[in-house]
Amino acid sequence: MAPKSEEQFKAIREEKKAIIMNVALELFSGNGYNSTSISDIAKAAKISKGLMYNYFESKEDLLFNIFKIGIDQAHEVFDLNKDGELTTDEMRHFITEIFALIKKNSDFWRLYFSLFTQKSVYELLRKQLSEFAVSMNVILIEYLRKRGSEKPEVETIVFNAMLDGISFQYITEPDMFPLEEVKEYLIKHYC
Amino acid sequence: MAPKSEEQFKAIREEKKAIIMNVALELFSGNGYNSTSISDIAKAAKISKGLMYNYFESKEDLLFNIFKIGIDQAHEVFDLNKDGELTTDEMRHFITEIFALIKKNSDFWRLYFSLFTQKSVYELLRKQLSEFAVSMNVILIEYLRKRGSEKPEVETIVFNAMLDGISFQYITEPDMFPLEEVKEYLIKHYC
Amino acid sequence: MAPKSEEQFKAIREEKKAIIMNVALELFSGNGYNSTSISDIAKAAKISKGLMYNYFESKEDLLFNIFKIGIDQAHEVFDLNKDGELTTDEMRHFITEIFALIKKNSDFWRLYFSLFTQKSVYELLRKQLSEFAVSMNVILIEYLRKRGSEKPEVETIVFNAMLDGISFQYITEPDMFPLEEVKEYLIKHYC
Amino acid sequence: MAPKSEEQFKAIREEKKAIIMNVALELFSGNGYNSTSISDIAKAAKISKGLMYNYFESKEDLLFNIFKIGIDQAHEVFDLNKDGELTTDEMRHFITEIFALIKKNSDFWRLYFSLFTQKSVYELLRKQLSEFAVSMNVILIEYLRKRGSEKPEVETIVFNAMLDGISFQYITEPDMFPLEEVKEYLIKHYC
DNA sequence: AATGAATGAGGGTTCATTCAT
DNA sequence: TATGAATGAACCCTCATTCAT
Repeated sequence: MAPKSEEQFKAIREEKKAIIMNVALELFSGNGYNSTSISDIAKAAKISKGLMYNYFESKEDLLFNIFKIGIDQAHEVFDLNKDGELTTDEMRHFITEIFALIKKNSDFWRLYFSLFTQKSVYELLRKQLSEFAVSMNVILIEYLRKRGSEKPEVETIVFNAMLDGISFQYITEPDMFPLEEVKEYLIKHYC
Repeated sequence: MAPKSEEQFKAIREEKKAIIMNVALELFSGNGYNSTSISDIAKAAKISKGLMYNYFESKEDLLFNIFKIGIDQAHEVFDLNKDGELTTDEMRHFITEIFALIKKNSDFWRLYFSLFTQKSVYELLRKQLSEFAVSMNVILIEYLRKRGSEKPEVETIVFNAMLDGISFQYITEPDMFPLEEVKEYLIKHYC
Repeated sequence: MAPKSEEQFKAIREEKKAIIMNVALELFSGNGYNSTSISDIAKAAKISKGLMYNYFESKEDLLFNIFKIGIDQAHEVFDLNKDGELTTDEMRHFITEIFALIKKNSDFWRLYFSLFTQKSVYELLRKQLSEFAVSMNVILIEYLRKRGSEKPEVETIVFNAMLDGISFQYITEPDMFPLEEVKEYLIKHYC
Repeated sequence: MAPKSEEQFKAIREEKKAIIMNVALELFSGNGYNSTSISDIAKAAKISKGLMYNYFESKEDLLFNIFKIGIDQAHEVFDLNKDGELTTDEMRHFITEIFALIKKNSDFWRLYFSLFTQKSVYELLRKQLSEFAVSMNVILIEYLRKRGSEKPEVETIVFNAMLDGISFQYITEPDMFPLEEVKEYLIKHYC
């Protein structure tokens, strides 16, 4: 048996971190961040409490890593419009992706809503979120202006708020909220 | 020496309760319910920890009392449409009042968003909220149908989500969010 | 209306103290001394917490006063044999009175058993109890010797233990314990 | 470095649990269950308060574990009469063992007496105790009948009460109570 | 004589984190 | 890498007692 290479070790490590983070996200989201103990997470991830601290500096660090991934996945969706312009087709695609993201990552967004009041979280997130929110807005404003909007800046803000609100409502009652129909409505309205 | 009269005691109670609730709302809203300790509240309200429990049965009871007031104030706004129909003027007034409420009670709504994912809170609120949410929706659907909406049910949902999202965004960054302009946009769009 | 005389005041005072002590005994006995709060007692006695401290220096003082009465009532039973001798008839009467006392004051004896480990209580009681326990024993020993007991000292101890044990068992299950039959048995055996 | 083996951990656990239980029994017994704080126990056991909860779910759980051991040891004594009959020799042995148990586990029995009036404890114990108390009584009744008792049922009750009372008196003043002589008296009387 | 608001010390309990192995 | 025993600070809450009225 050849000793594992450094890269192999790193890969294993990343894999284990991912497992812990997935488990933790589920627990944080379902039971609340404060109500979920490191013990709970360790038990669910089938490792010891001590080992947790081999992978993450602290509970907060674990949370931030989870946030980072959630934000990154959101980034990916938004990043498709790299040319700085949005065609109608791209807009349709964009909306579709957003809704897919909401659905897929509902655990993450539930956690996000429950913690955004916490100052430490807020500061971390704002920096990461506003970065592309700004660039995204520029593109959206241009898109809406092209479509004849009189107040594209305001409409962009309303559009963003709408997405937030839809996420929020879907998260609170996933079974009741008609995500598909709302998506169709948005596509019809904005594309 | 005669003891304090019953009214005096009642006055003291009501006053102190109000102080505690205001202080608690501010702290809960800013730092999160779970991250705010009874000690924090007592310190900010300049009372002893123990006295809290003279006025509220528990931390949760304090929270529910705060919620009750916030919900009651929201009720008042929605109660104006008692005849079951919405004229354009009433809709304008309604939107105006909603925005005033968001602005005035932003602490409360920040707390509301951060706790809505929590099941125990959710159940308490849903009961109180859904009551008029349902009747409100009926009215809105009819209003939008009259204005020529093809899918008034979906549009109502979107409208509600929008209000949620606007509240949410205003709450997270009150100084950046152009509440007035968004209000004007909505009025123009829906009235 | 003539002002109340000093004696009247004192009588009223004693009456109120008695009410409080009866209420407290019931609560202490049923729920435990530590689990019964001054508030509970005040509520049950329909007075304010503060007034309690007008009648008793402290919770412990209240307890001790209750004990004093219980002990005094026991004293009365034992005190009937003032001449230092016990006839068979007196012994029968004595046993009858003891059983009546157990039955009537079962609340008190329940409290007694639950607190005798507490050092502060123990010290208070031993002093009061041992006083007449000793003199009582002298009389009992003599009585048993006259009846032909070989080891009257030991038998007296056993007799006392028996009374303790009977109290204890009656207290733990008043409805199951055949107090009358046991009494008859003792009378037949010792008279 | 390898982690501690499972057996090592288990050994540590058992040892610590025993220490805590011994210390707690002593304090509970001497000062009362309610008047003994977890802090007191931790201090006496030279561990941190928090560690208590690594070994016992709660203060009540600790108490129940202590009780279980005490009850189990009592069981062992009574278990010798498995054939359902009692010879004179067995009775002598039984009494001897009972007295040995009282002496050896006096702390436990002191605790037992002080808590037996408490409902929650009572229910737990009755279930465990009544089981063999009943079968023991059947045997005792038969034994006393054979020896010519006119009312063996009542006498059995008196016998049990006597044992309770003897325990109680020995427990309250171990140094004063002539346990050996009382034992001899019982043996002479019942064997 | 009478009230209940107010205090503060202490109660049981939880848990993120550390550490010896 | 891996364990879980151990810590200690903080948590929510209770309550005997005091005090202004």
